[in-house]
Amino acid sequence: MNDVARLAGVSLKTVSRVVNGETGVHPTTAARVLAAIDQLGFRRNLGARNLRRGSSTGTIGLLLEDVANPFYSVLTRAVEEVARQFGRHVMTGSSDEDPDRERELALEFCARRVDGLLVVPAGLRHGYLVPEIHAGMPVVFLDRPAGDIVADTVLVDNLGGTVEAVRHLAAHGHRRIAFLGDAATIFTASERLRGFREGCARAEIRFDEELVAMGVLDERGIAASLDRVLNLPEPATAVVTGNNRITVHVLRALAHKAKRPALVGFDDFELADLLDPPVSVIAHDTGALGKAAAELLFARLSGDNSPPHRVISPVRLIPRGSGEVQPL
Amino acid sequence: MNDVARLAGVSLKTVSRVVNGETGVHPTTAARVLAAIDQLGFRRNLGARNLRRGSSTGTIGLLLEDVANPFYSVLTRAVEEVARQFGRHVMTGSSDEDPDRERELALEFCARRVDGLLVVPAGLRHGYLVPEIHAGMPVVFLDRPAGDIVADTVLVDNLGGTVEAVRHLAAHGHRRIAFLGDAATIFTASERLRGFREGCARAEIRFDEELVAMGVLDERGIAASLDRVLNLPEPATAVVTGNNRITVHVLRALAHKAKRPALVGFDDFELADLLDPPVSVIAHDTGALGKAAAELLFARLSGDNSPPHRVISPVRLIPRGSGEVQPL
DNA sequence: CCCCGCGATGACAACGTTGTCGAATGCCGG
DNA sequence: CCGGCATTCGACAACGTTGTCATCGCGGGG
Repeated sequence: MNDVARLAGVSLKTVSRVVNGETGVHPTTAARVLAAIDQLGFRRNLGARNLRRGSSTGTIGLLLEDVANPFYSVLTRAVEEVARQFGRHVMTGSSDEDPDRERELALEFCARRVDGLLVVPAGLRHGYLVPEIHAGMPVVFLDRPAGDIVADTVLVDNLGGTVEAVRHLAAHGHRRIAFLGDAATIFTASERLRGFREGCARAEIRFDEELVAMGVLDERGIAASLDRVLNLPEPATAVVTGNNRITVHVLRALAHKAKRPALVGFDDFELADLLDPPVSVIAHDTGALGKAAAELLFARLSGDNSPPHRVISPVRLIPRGSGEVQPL
Repeated sequence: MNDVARLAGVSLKTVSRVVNGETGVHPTTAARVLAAIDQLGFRRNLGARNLRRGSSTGTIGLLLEDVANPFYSVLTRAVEEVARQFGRHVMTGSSDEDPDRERELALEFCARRVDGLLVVPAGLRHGYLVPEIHAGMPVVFLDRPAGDIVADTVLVDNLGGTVEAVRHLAAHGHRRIAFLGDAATIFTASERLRGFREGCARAEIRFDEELVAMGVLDERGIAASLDRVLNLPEPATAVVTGNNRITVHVLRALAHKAKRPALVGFDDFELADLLDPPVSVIAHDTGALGKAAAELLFARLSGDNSPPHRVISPVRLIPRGSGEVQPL
């Protein structure tokens, strides 16, 4: 900016005025300044500007497990869209379910003075965020609640979803239903398991530990778990899967089997309707989830300081066929 | 930092020293400072730090069409991973194929002084980036080349891919092959069409405009185009689709048809192997694409100023069955 | 003719940090 | 007791920008 001023033969402040489109600059002067800007390829440094003005940095941080997962990428897009409406940009960070990495990223974003933080928690302890929140950093938790602090949270109806899945399968005559879920340390996984038990109780099905496998995520492990529950003395005739990745692995494991159990998966996924049989799922609107969280964040940024909200986003069963298979 | 200094009874500079872990601070003093930092919840402002030190902002910008698209989200993750290795964070922006928005985002990122820019171009004109590049901003184009400037570019072998798709179909006896692609203004789409023509030429198949539909993207439109080519006087017996979204729409349109054409899709997608028949695709390693681009960017950041590179990432046909259907 | 007001511009400080340099203190050997 | 050196610390400027206030010139009304 100094160079521009020198080249245009004006003071620093005048350049600043031109750059900011302020009034009170003579057109001739302004033209000279613009020419100099163009010639030097000057672009104002937003960092310095924000520092001086004490204004917001115009960014928000989004912490999640893995952008490559369709669930999170749809979330990301929704957040980006809301941020755009509010004139903000999004910095993303993938924590890979590592609490240390989550913490590191969150504090890094705070040090960069993001205007707010959206967090899909990886860990269970979020005390480290207390000073930040206290210092005025709005934080909204997404998909999972914070471990040990009270804060805004937007969740999916995990419990209701699996209750419904079990109800659906029981209505088609199943009494031996297996549940394959993510690690029980993950909130969504344990909630879904809880819903599974609750669903069994309501359908007056005896809950059997043998039919549950948690935390097995790789393709081979899931195939093995599946084989196990399908070959028990009283074998499973139906399966509930705890998330989109597990569902896909189960489908692949089932692909070449003659006798297939009924199946309901948590999370909808593309092409579920084109498989044979089409896969019934517990669906939720991922985009709406991200939108709700981002809007809550921006409400906080606009001064809303009501007590922390907890929003539960509804889910719905989409029966496509795989849940309606009758037990033998 | 001032407050911390006052509370600890030391100077600003001493706090700075403690925060930066510099040597030469008495342990007692350091402890007092740390206590004050803790009590006040102080966190240093990275923006101010970077301004003063003139160092990099530790961020890179990634401009793409839509993070929610699996292709781009895998790309994003790969870029994030490389950035992490180099101690950088990623700001993403979705341009939605809007050149103005792309430009706006790119210049915004430059003003934020990102260390480099990865761009999946939406438009054809990138002259606006010339001053930035000239001023030392490394820019790598991804998936599509820049319209009117020479710069580092990482592409997929679009041409070779569709040539191969046609060869594969021709080898199974097809002479009437349709091509459904994205708008011809998009580089990847026009290259793939070029490959399609080239493939036809090599297989000594007469190229027929009637069998091509470009720029039709919505489900109904694609279903209509498909119906058209399947009901010509000399109907298509095979279809090549130009990207993952089009492939999915075609699959849905074909779902309830008795007589199905052979199909090869550009871009691999999850569950392609589980459909009936399994879908043959031209696959490329999206993660590797993002990784290559990011690594090229960081090479530039480390001072590599060799002439602009153009990297073409290979593709390969994955025959799964849908391409081996014989014409009637 | 004087003074006021207005339009146009510039000087300066400040945002929150860190680099440079010099000052104060204490300890050592001579 | 003194000079010198190491250790510890602080004053000050600077990064690139903008807000505040002052200054300058000029035209018009009294």
